Amino acid sequence: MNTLEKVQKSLTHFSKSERKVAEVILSSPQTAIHSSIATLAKMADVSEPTVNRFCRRLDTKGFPDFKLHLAQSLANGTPYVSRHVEEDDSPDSYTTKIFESSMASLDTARQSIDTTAINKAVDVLTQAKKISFFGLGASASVAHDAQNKFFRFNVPVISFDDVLMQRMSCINSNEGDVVVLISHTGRTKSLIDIAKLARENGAAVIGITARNSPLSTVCTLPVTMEVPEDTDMYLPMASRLAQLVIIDVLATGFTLRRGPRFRENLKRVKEVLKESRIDKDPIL
Amino acid sequence: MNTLEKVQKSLTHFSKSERKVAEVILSSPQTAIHSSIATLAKMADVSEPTVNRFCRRLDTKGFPDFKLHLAQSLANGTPYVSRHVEEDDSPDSYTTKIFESSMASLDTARQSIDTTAINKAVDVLTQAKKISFFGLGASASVAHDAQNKFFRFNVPVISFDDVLMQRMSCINSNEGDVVVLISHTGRTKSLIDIAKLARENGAAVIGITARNSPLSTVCTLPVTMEVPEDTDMYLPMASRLAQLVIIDVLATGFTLRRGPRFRENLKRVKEVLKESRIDKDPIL
DNA sequence: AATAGTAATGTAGTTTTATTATATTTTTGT
DNA sequence: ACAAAAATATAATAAAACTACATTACTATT
Repeated sequence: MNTLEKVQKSLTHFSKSERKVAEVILSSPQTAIHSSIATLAKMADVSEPTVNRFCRRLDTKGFPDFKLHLAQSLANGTPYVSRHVEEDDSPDSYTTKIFESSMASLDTARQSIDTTAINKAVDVLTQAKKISFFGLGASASVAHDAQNKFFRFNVPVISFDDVLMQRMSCINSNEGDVVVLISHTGRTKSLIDIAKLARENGAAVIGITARNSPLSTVCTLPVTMEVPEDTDMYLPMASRLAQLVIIDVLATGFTLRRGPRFRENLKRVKEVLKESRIDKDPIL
Repeated sequence: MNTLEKVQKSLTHFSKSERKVAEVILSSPQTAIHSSIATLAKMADVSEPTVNRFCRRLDTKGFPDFKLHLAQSLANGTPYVSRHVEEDDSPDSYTTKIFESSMASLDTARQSIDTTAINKAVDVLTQAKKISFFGLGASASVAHDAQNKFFRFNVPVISFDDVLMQRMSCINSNEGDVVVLISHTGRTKSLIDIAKLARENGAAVIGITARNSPLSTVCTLPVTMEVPEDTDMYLPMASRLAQLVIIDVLATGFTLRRGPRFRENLKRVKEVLKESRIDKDPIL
């Protein structure tokens, strides 16, 4: 709970002098956080240790710590919290909500990611003879994006959003090939089949999917994460953002592993793209 | 401005030692606010007065005051700050950096968006006879994603990532059709041509692009935003995330405008998708 | 390349601030 | 009214922050 609210709510539980302190703080929290313990004590007409005890009673380490907590509760901007869009939200309101929910989801996703898996995936990718990215539905565009990115690395890379093409491609895969499967739920039947198919043909299978999902168990290397349920709009939103950022992370890991000379290459690719533009300017 | 952002932005203006202090704070602001000046100085491997000078340089009265400000900015808006990936970053470190940079970019994007334009775009989209999404390169996958989303709305929707197909499609467009063009820079020649072509044929042209870019000027309805330069990896990252979220916003606006009965439809689409899955579970 | 000047950083001492230990007062219950 | 307990204050101690000044590291100029 917010510290200021806590002071307010505990008002009755305080002793006489402590209440004096609370009153002073409530009447002007801004002053409180900028005062020393001595000043505050004088304002409340109590002794310094009383103020100190007051702070500890509110589960803080002492006066400076209490000020910190108080300062935070004064800056009462609810940080990125996932909020549902309501029927009568204004454009301004639902825009903000969707952006903030997206950010909040990325945050939870980040916290749930196993960087050891990331590192292994980068290992595998850097050594790949051929990389394929497969996804279906909303995840197909993530695969598409991944293809675009790795294509710049000058590695053989494929992406199909057609189930049959995906199957065919997997049947032709060999030892040294890497198949990256993208699925939010990790329950899409055909993708699970494809994972098995690829393994049977000796390819390494990286799965960007949910922890403990069926897909994650059939992959040779699952890169799992937890993404909060998509909002009440019946559309996939947060999940694919997190997937895209994972792709970014893998791509970045890839370039880091390849070293500085490799990045010169990328620069060249970027230069070439400039010619399709009206002016000097970065990426597409 | 938010103190944490300020630290980030002033990085270049700092002296060598002050930068060390800044890095320590940025890498773990939570630790910073709970440390004494001595501890922080030791962590940054500088002297205490250096930390003090650092604080004053950021327009605070001193170290305790700085901590207060920092605490507020942590509670307040942007806990995420864009940081560059370094050559020798660990997987854990670059993963965090990329996620946080992504979130920070979304935040700046959000702040720069004109919700009036969003609202108009939703207007136009809901009345469209046919919707086309076009992008090239990294923006192509955004277009692809948009198609997937609007397809569920049961509206005629197209997406091509081939320039010629895009042209042909525009030539055949009519009054009442809507063309959505996606480009981070807004300088891609062929997309600008396409915008003109579509207008000549009476279509409404929505441009998801940079403010004041050539593309934004030829659209009938530019939905512009500012996305901080992509990181020093020569790859498009933040920009397309913001574009995707804009798509989400437009899609959400669309369903809101269509009312509750329409959302029943979406639910049905979702139900159907379940059959392709191993178990009960949401979206792809 | 040497040197004066300037900026940056660190050392050590000083002041301020917070905390602890203990004494005093107030409250409460019998 | 008095003892016991709780609350509060005083004074001493410890911790933290700050200041003045010394040293070092740069920059530019000859």
